[in-house]
Amino acid sequence: MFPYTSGDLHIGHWYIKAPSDVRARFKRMQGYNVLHPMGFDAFGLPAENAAISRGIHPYEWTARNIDNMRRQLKSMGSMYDWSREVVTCLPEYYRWTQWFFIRLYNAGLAYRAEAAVNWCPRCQTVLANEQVVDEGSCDRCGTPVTKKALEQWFFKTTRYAEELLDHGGLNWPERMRTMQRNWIGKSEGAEMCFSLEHERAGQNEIRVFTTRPDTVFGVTFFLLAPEHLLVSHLTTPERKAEVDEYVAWCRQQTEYERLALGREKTGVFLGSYVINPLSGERVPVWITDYVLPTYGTGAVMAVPAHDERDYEFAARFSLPVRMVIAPPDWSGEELTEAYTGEGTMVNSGSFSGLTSEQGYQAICDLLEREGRGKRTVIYRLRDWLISRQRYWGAPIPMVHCQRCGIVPVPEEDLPVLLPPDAEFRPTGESPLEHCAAFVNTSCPECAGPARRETDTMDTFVCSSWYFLRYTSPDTQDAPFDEDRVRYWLPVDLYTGGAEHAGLHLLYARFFTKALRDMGLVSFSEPFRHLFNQGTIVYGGGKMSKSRGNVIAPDEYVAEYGADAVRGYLMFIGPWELGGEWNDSGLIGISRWLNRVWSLVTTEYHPNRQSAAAGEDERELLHMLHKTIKKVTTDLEKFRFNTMLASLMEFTNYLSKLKENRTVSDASWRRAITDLLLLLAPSAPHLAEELWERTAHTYSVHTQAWPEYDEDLAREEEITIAIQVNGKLRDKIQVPASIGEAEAKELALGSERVKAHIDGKKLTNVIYIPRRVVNIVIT
RNA sequence: GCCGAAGUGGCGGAACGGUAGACGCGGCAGUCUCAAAAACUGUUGGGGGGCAACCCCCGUGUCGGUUCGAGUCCGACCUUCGGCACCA
Repeated sequence: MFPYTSGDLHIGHWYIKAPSDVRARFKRMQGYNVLHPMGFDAFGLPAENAAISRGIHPYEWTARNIDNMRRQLKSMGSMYDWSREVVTCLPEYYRWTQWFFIRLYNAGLAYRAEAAVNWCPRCQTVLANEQVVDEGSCDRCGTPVTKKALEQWFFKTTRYAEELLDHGGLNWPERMRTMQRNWIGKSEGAEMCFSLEHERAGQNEIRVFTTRPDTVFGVTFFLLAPEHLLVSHLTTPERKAEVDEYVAWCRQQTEYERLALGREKTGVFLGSYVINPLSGERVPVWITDYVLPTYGTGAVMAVPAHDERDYEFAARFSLPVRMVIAPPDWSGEELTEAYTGEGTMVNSGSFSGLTSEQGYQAICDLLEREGRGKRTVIYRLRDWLISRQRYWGAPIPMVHCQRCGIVPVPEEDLPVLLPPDAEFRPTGESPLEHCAAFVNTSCPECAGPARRETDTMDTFVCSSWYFLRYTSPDTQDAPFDEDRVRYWLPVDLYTGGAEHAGLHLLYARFFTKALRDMGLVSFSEPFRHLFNQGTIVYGGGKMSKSRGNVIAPDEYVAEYGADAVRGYLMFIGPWELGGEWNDSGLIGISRWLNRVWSLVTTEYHPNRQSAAAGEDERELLHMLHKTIKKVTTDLEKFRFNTMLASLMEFTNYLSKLKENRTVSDASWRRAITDLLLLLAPSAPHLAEELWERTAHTYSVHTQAWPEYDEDLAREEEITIAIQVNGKLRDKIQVPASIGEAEAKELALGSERVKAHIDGKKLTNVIYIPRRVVNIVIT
C-alpha cells in the first residue's frame, strides 16, 4: 500500500516498507521480473488542514512532503522503480480518477442522493468518517459531531455485496476475510407487510425486515425509526407534541450517543396501530432511536419475548411480552430475559407445534403465496459515500444544467482541474462553490449556462485504482495499458496494515469488479496474496505525530547506517506481530554488520597443516548449505527475524573457522561470496560494497540467488535425546543414518539411563527417528 | 458483549507433539589499556547438592484433560493488544 503524504516518515513507515523491499530484492535475485513501485496518496484532509493552519497551499505542503518522503525512502536503500511513481493529486493522475467516475456513472454505479453526513457545528464543516474520533467528536476541535442532510454522491458498492463476501482463491489472512465479512454483514430473513388501519401518504402498509419470521405471532408492538417518512402521518393529534419533542431530541443526539450500548431504551407511542399479517392482531406503533433508518426498511416488528432489545423496550414501557418459541427444556415458567434460540412454536395459531426452523419456512411460504412478503437477504454494507465538501480532492466531473439535469463532463475535456486559487477555509459548503471561475460553465449537451459539481472525491477513490497505473504510468490516452495490465496484474503480493479491511481493501475490490464488468480488466480480484504486517509501538502506543512518540529514521541512519536500521526492524520479531522500538536492539545488528565487514575485509590465511582440514571442509560446506536453505525458506515465509539469526550464526561460525584456518582459500572465498549474496536483500549497501572489495563485478543485486543442496544441508551427525518416562536423562551423538534397533540399544546401554531404570520394570521403548528414545518403566 | 491475535529468562524473541530459552540486547568475568570507551574471549532461567567432572528438583499466564511425551493439542478461565458493536 502506498503511503499518505503526511510529511516525515517515521520508523513505523520503515517497518512497513523495509521488509517488503527485502522480499522484492530476494525475488528479483531468484530470477523473477519484479515490479516494486512507489507512489503517494496525496489528496485529503490533513493537507488541507495543514495548509489552513500554516497559511500555505495544500499542493505546496504535499509537494514538500513528497520530496522529503522520496528522499527518506531512497535513504532506506529501497529498490523502488521511481520511473513508475504515481502521485494522486497531479492532474495527469486524477484525470483518470475522474474518467473512472464517469464510467461508473454511465454504468449506473454512481448516483446522487440525500444523505446524513458528519457535521462539526463548531468548525462549520463536513467531516470524513475517519475524522470523527474518540466516541464521536471532531478530530480538530473535539466538539461532538452531528448529522446533517446533504445531497451526496455514492458508489453502488452494495451491488457487489454478495461477491465481496467471497474470498475464494485469495491467499488472505483469515482475520481479514472475517473482518470484511462482518463489515458486509449479510443477514437472511424475510420481508413482510404490516397493514395500516387507514391509508397514509398514499400507502396502506409498512414493510419490515426480520431474520425471525417464525416469531411473528409474538409481535406485541411495532417500531419505526424516528426518521421514518410515515412518522408524521401516523402521529395522532393528541400525541403530536410529545412525538415532535422526541424526534427533535433524537436529532440532537450524536451518532455515537445514539449507537452507544447500555443506555436505557427511549421512545414514544404515535397513537396509531398496524395489523399483523399473520395473526391479524392490532399492535401499537412506537418510534425509538434504536431502530436505524438506514438498515432494512427502518421499521421493525417487535418481539419482546425473543429479542433482547425489544424485551428491554417492553420492560421499560410495560408492553406485553408473549412467548411464541418454547425453549427445548421449557416447563411453562415466565421469561426473565429474551429467549433468542431455537425451539418449538407455541401461541402461533396453526403453526404451533412446529420447530422454529419448520415455522420459518412455513411462514415464508405462506407470505409468498399470499403476496404479503418474501424471503430476502439484506446487508449491513452501505453504498460508499464519496463526496466531500472539501477543496483538496479530485473534482467530481459533473455539470448541473437547468435544462438537461446532471450531465457528465465529456471524457475529452478531462481533467476538470482543481482551481489553484480557490479559497478553501471551511464554511460548511464546498469551497469550490465560491470559485466563480470554476463553477460557471456551459452544459456539454445544450451549451447553455450550467454549474459544475463542487464536491470533490473521497481520497479512497484515488487509491482504489493506483495499482493499475503502476503498470503503465506513461500511458497518455487511457488510465492504463491493457497489455501491460494483463502482464503484471493482479498483484502477486500486497502488504499493508489490517486497518484497511473495511476501507481501502474493500473499495479496491469493488473497483476491480466494476471495471471487470465494464470490460476494462479481465480479473475479479486486485490482490492475490495479502500480508498484514504488525504495528511498531513506542512509549506504549502506536507512533503518530499527534501522540508525539515518533522515532525519526534519519538520525539513526546517520549514526548506524540504513542497513542496520532495516536489519533491526526485521530482527524485532515476526513481521505480522509488530513490536516495541528499542534503541538498544539496534546496536546488536550494527555490531553484527561490523563483524561481517571485518570478516570479509581482513585477509584469510589458510593453514593446511591441520589434521582436521578434510573434516572442516565438509563442515563448512554443510553449514553453508544449511544457511542458504534457512535464509531462503524464511524469506519465503516472511520470517525475517530468524533469517537474520541464521546469518548471524553463520558469521559466528566463519569467525571461528577463520581463527582455525583449516579450510582452503577457495572454499573460504566460496563461503564469503555466498554470504554476501544472502546478505544482499537485507543489507543492500554493505553487501554491494563488500562485493566490490572481494573483486566481484557490479552488482551483487543482479546476481542469481544461491541454490542449496538438500543432501549437504542435512546434518550428518545428530543428537538423540534419551528420556525415561518422558524426562530427559541423557543425550547421545550418533550418525544421522542410525536405525531404530541401534538407537534403542545405545539408549538402554547409557550409564545415566541405567541409574534410572535399574530394578524397574521396562514396559515400552519408543523411538522417534532422529529425535528421541523414550524408555517407559513402571 | 462478539470476533481475532498474543501471553516463554532481566529484555526482544527461538522452538515439524519429541533436548525449552536458538539469535540478539543487558549482566558478570577476563584480554587489550596508565585508565576508560570500543573491540574481542568466556559465562549467564530459578533453586538445591557435591572438592570435582557432575547430579537432582522446579520452570513457557491460571486450573484441568488427552498422550510414552505438551510451550505446542482439547476444555474452562485470567490478562494484553487489535477489530466490530442496539444491524431487527
